[in-house]
Amino acid sequence: MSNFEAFFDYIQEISGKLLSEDDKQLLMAHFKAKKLRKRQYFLQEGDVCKYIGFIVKGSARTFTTDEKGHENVLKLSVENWWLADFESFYLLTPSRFNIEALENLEVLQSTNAQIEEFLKHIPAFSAMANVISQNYTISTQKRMQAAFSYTAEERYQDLISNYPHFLKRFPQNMIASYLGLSPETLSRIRKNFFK
Amino acid sequence: MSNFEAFFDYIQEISGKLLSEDDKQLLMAHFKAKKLRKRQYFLQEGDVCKYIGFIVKGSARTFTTDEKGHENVLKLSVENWWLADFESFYLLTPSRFNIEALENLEVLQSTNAQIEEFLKHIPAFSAMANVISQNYTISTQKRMQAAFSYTAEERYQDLISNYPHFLKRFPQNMIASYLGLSPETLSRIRKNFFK
DNA sequence: AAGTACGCTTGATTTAAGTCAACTCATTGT
DNA sequence: ACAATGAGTTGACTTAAATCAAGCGTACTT
Repeated sequence: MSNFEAFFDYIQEISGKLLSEDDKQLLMAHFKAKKLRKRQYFLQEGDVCKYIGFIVKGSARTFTTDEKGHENVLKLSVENWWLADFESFYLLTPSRFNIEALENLEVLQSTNAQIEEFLKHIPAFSAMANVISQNYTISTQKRMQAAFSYTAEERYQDLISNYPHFLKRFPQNMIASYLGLSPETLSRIRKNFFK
Repeated sequence: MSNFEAFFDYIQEISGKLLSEDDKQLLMAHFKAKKLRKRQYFLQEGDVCKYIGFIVKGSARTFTTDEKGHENVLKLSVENWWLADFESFYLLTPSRFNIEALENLEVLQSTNAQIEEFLKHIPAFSAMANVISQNYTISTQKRMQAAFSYTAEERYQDLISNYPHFLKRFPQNMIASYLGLSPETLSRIRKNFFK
């Protein structure tokens, strides 16, 4: 299963620990491959986020809609990232978010109860969880700062230097929304920028 | 040590596990009480965040300054919260943040290396860390959403409903900065709001 | 191949929030 | 006690970004 190979490599690389054959068997037994076509939803607003998904291939966006129907992209995700609304996933409350495939998407997914088991029994998995949690803490700290203290143009520059591949991969209006901008404003920023 | 009693209670309550006498001894041996007077700094921009602090009494703000000398409050913290720049604390890089006491402050502090030991040897402590990490993930997810998709007034209302005690406790210009607003704008929002 | 829808750009206008400035009131310090 | 500092308010003005609107080009669809 080449799907799982990539997944195992990821866990071992992030955690700095090796997975035993038993570990791998356990993971394979309880992570299910799931394919979504472009535009399909991994999670819909109002549903409980029962699954967490690891992206093997493809990309997705996490977004909300306000009362005016205006969409707001909070996260753009690609290979080797996790998909979930963590609030809903941990607390089993209805989600306020939608997660939609932006390209054909292959994920490996599992449930909260299963994740608890992995954390308990697979050292590499729980080491990975700690590292991810650290990274997440760091990156949200940065993103919060950017959101509040940077101008639109600075946020765009920030994106270019941190995630240059996003520019190729996602339509400009998604990028705009991710940066908290209207598509028109991003278009103008780019116009000024390339001079 | 009444300081430690409150700390132990907190750990046990959050984690849902009990601390043994040995656990308590270990914690007491390696968390050091530290007092800061109002306006003193727990962490200064450019320094490495060597300590993580648990607030026993008092309050603090985490902020950055931009090139124009404009201060930007990212976090307001009170009793039973943790103080640190996690990026700097985990990676030992110079911090971009300042953490300043807003009231006389009593913290229990420890180092990264010691925290690793606690996580390894004190089940209640590592359970607590997991819960905190979950809560943090959830709350930053919410805060990101608020930052991008709420208006200034909605963010203020949100603060009122989530942290009503902040209004009593922190000066209005700190609240304004925390919400990403100028003090004037917050003043006007409040004026409209009370009608 | 034609038609439609959608993404991107550009221009004109509006709006929310920031900035600058003056004033009041409360707190602090000597 | 009195000056001084600083927080909060209010008003006038500016600015950054949103909104509204029109037009262009590309790519799905049938």
